[in-house]
Amino acid sequence: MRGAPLTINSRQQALLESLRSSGGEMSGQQLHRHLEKQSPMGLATVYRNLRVLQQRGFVRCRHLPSGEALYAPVERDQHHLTCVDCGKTQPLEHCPIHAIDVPQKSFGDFDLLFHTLEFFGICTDCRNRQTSLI
Amino acid sequence: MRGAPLTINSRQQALLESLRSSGGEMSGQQLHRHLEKQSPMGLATVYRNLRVLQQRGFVRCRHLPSGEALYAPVERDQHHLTCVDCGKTQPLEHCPIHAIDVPQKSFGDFDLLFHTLEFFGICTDCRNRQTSLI
DNA sequence: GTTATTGCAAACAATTTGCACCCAC
DNA sequence: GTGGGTGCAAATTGTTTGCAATAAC
Repeated sequence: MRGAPLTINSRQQALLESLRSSGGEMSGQQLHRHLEKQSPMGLATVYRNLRVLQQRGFVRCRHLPSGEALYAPVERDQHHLTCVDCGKTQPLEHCPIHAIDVPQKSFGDFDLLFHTLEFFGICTDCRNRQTSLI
Repeated sequence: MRGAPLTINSRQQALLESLRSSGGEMSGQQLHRHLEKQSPMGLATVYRNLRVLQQRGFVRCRHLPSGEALYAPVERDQHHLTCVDCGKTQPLEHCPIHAIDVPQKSFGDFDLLFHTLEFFGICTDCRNRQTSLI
């Protein structure tokens, strides 16, 4: 039995490139559709390899309030502000976590791979809709 | 048609208290079980009211890599470090976001309710298991 | 009465798994 | 041929929805 290889295979490469070139985040299903032309693969394979990419620290994922997972390459260090009411999402200009440094000992013996930071609130539209209904 | 009330109802109160007293985070299902004695309610009701509590800013949720959502009262400003391999989770001692201040304009017209910050990595056990297998 | 809230069971959707197959070595 | 990686379809899981019944006001 061999251990986990240090390299990533061609399917994983394809997924990663797809994410990198798309300029945004995609769900597993979107990736599956997106790859139909260039490098078709089964949905199960998409998910299996996305997990590997996460475990290797190449890909990060965040969850929408809907529960859907969105994947992005880790080097896109972008975080979001999401409306808890309508689910609308807007990217933050920059990552505030990079400005600080978190004491290394916080992480004990973990090998840190990436982080996710999400802000939640009520967007203007939803706030207006709410107050106008009272 | 009335607008969203400013107060929370008794079911929501029960959920919130359950979360506050339990000292930790719970999934929807766990909350449902936990409330069986004191204030039994259907699973659907649990989820419906958890959403309301989130929208009012009383409750925050984060998602495990498994996709399961864990709920906690927002005043417990605690974040986590999770192993992308085995899913093991450990709380951080303090929230580094509180130490900085994120420029208010980042949030545009959103009313900010809460944030989630999660770190991901490989825990010692998983790292050892991996390398020992090579 | 009218409106909001609930429980139940059915529906849903994203993701995971079982398994036979295939390919590279 | 042995082992990893894959596709497909079935299974699983957490969560949501439809709707009739109930409670609140």
